[in-house]
Amino acid sequence: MNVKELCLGALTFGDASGYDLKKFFEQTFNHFCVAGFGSIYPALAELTTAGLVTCSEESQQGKPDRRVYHLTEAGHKAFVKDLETAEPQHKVKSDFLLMMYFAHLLSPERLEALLDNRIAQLDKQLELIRQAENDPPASETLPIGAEFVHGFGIAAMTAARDYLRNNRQRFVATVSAANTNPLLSTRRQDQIRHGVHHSRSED
Amino acid sequence: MNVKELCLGALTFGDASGYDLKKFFEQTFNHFCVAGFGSIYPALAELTTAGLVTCSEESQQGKPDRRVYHLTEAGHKAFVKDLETAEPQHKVKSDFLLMMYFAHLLSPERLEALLDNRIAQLDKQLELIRQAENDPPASETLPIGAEFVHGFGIAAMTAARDYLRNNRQRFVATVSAANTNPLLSTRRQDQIRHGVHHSRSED
DNA sequence: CGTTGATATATCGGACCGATATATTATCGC
DNA sequence: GCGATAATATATCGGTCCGATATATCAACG
Repeated sequence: MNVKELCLGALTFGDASGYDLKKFFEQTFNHFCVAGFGSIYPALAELTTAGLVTCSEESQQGKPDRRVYHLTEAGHKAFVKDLETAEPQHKVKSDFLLMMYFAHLLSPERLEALLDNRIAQLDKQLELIRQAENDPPASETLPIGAEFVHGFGIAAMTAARDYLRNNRQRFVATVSAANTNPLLSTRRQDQIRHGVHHSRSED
Repeated sequence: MNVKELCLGALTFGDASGYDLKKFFEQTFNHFCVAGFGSIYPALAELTTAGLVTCSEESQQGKPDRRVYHLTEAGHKAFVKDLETAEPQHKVKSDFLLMMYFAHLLSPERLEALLDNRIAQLDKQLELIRQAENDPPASETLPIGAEFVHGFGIAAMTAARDYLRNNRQRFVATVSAANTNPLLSTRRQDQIRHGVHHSRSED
């Protein structure tokens, strides 16, 4: 499921330009997908070459020209086939958690700032999901999956935020204690040795 | 926080080869980081050139030679500086959720298989985290952050799994109903039009 | 009338990652 | 003992992706 298929999927809901697609991804797939212009425009060009979408230039008054893309029947079929056959992957890449793992190397202020910022980010994203569910539909019908996906996002992110909230105090205190207590920090130093390879060879 | 910094971080726990690092990432950063050989080996080469790590060849009996990397003082400093200054990002890329959004285009069997597989995957990963916490420490001490990060992973993934478990039945039933009910599916068809661009222009 | 911000498209360099190639030895079934 | 499989170990290549950047138009605001 690369950016090309992402574009095909979005175009099943109607014609759109590259710019539209970016906005759509940001609003709808916010918490589990990202795609920048650097991916979208090349993808649309390749899809056009492959005959999965068609492109029509539209002049607008008051705005730059738009290239509006339209899903062909072949494109629709290709997307459905991908949905049926592709093996789904779920990847998380979090610098935040990585930094938390190295909390013993962080200054207390930095640690607290990181925690607070992450909590704020989660609150913000939760608000975005709730907006997307109430705000925009209006004349349009969201697909059946939208509610399920939004519910998932809310469940997962609420759990994450609550964990951070509930453990923040204790965690910061523990790290501070370890860093200022010479006994503990010295002990920690001593035990740094060949900590990475858990090999069964000579030890 | 790219692969290079990831390697520096792992090497703060002791010397290791590229192969060791991969295993370490899989065991420890399982749920929020991935790094393949295609990233690790080039990263180690560049770190060596930059003087942030040193490399020593080690012959082994019964195994191929190893190139063991050692963090230099400059490397340690560089890593700590990154921890203090880099802005953490938290990205989720999920084909699974994307497919769920397009549940109305999936066959019921496929939909159920996707849900069941994802639940099984989450159970497996949860088990891995619990193992990592009980199993390997032995003579080594986990950093203070490890417990916090593991707890986070368990909280987030448990919430995700429970959401899927609790909503699976209802969701599958709803999608099936919509797909077989000609009224609903027809209505849905009719409403596909310019669904993507939420522009304020002519409509 | 200049600045900012939204609309709109496009490209380039660098990072990354999966697949693949290669080589050695241990282990296990037959 | 022999072939197959798995684990150990390093390396590269092609393709994908993405952030930064460039360009252009027009609206709105002060």
